[in-house]
Amino acid sequence: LGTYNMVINACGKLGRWREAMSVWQDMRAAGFAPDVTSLNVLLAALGRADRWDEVEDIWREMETVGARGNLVTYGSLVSTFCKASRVNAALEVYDAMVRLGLEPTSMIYSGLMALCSRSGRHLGMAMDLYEEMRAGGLVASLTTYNALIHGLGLEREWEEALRVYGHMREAGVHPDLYTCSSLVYTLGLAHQIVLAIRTFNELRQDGLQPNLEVYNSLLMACQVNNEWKVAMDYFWQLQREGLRPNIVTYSTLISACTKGRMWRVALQLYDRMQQEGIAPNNFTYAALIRAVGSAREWELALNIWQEMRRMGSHPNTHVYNALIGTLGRSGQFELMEQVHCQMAAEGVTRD
RNA sequence: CCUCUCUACAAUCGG
Repeated sequence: LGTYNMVINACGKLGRWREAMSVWQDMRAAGFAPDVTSLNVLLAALGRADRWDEVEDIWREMETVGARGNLVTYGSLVSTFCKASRVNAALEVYDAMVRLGLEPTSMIYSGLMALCSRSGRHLGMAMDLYEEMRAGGLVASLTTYNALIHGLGLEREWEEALRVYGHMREAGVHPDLYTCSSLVYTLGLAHQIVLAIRTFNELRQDGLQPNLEVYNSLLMACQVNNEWKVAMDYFWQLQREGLRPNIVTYSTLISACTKGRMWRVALQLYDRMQQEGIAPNNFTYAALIRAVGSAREWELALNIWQEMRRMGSHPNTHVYNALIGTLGRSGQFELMEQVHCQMAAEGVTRD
């Protein structure tokens, strides 16, 4: 039996999951009943090879025949289902292990919480797991804290996010750049721009040198809060610090120009990015058309649309929605109809 | 003899 297990394990380590499976079959054919370790090495082999369906089949079979694994088995199953984003399967495994009276390890909690915090639907579950884990005296990892903060941010749960951040610091876990951008982003989305900027400054004083993602999150926060001027200040600042703006930076800034009707600034940014050799994409064009459209500059919007097509870009739904919205708002209904036809001709659908 | 996971940046709309 030990020999079979070793062979399956060796196959798994080499990524030979088919061989691992066939050794498993041989073993049963030869009259050896697989033990928990056999199961674990097989699951590890399949998980490592991303054979998610096979792992799920084995899990279903375990359930139907009432087979029970140990902590290693359940940890392996959870980590595979997390990698596969199979929330339901992962939670079933968790339930099964709790039913058996096994205490989940912090690795199992971390995987589940990161998985659940990726979708608003399961965020409540992530927070339940978080409380349960804390109650059990376990400390979450840095990446788990970050995932929770980000997940809460997407759902505009900024107070909860700050609470988790507080726990993190109490536990002596040091924030990194992911923590910083998630917090800034979270606070920005929740219209807490003052807190977002304060957090950004505090973390910098703690010695975290912001990278472009952090600055882009900050620009996003400014954009959401109609602070185009503040956004521009940070745009200069990040360059003084030696960072090079990318397409996300420019697209976000152009969006920030929409609400203040700063369409000239938006156009300048558009020119500047091209001078720097950054090719605009549909995000950029949609933002630019909205920026000029907000000032009823419908002719400019049309020019931009024509220019992008001349340059070989394929406008998508967002670009067309921005353009059609601009024309409609400007009372250009005939043009709107024409653009609409062109959109249909290009096979782009509304919505 | 066996699992070692997981995290951050841009698109609704209007006055």
